[in-house]
Amino acid sequence: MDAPNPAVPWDRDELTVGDLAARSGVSVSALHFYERKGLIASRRTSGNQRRYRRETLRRVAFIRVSQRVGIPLADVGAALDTLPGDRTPTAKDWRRISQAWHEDLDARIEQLSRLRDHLTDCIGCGCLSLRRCALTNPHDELAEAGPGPRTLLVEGLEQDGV
Amino acid sequence: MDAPNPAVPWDRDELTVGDLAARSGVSVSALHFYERKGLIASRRTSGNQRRYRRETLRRVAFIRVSQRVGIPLADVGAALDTLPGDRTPTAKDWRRISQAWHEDLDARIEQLSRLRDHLTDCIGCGCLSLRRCALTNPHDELAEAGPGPRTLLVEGLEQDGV
DNA sequence: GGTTGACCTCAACTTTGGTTCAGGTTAAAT
DNA sequence: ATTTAACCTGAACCAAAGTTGAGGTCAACC
Repeated sequence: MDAPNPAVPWDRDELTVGDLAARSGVSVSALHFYERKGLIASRRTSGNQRRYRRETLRRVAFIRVSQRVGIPLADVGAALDTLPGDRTPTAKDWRRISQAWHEDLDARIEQLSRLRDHLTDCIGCGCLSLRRCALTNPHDELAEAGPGPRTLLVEGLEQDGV
Repeated sequence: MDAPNPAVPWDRDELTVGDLAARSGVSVSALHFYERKGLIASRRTSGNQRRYRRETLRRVAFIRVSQRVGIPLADVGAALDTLPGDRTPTAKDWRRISQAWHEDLDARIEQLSRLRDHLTDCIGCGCLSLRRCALTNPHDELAEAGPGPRTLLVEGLEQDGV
């Protein structure tokens, strides 16, 4: 690991799946899984073993960060697909795609805050989301697109004295 | 539906599963599912059909609200289990159990905000969570409980020039 | 009294993000 | 040369929150 031995059988710039697992903190099975999903890629040795470019370390870091932020892997994959294929991504590339997560986080925080405020109102009145508040609405905001069954719910409860 | 016919075969204070579905905006299959999970309960007619008390409408509303707030059904069930079994829950009861969700929401908003701030730092430096930031740490905060593989990740990247 | 729509159960399938296991191969170290 | 550690594939399994379908019953209306 520390000896700069020129006789090592495979490119020193490459990582085995075990190396990548140890250094990324991600299990080997998860790395296989990411590869099946097209999030990372590997070269195969003559013996069919995976070899990863060091760059992959950063990709995996990005995947982990994205997951912490709550982004589904499919979206992470879509973002990774926008990275240049013809060169190693730069810090600027990573900055660009991270920016999208930042906006996503902002939006989710905002949404949760609105939800909390609604809930506060509903706790205040004790009604728990009937007629006076929007919480039973499954859509993001008060349904702009027609009443539907939601309105039935909202209208039905209190008039029934439930 | 509007005729106050005294000859109706079942208690007018009860709802069929279809009624409950229409008025709650929840599908029949989901109501069956909630019942299997013990979140709601029904009486059976002689023909083995479900009949719900009107109170169930509020229970379902609570379930929906909880889901909007991001609470897993198992937790919703645990909360519902704390409602009195010997009487119809009051507004005060509902207020009490909703309060817990409020605190949960606060905590999650706080956590997301911290995450966002970390991400902002990482976007700022372009490093995407290496050594300088906590984002690759899968635990809530910087790992207080030993370094582990995470540290390997964090330490490994930049020194390798990735 | 028959047709139709609503209801019943049970089993299988869906998605997401993996883990675990079985059975077999490769590679590194002694 | 052999042993051991790491690797390979594929299939099965986990949780959550349901949906879908098959096959059969119930009830309300005309």
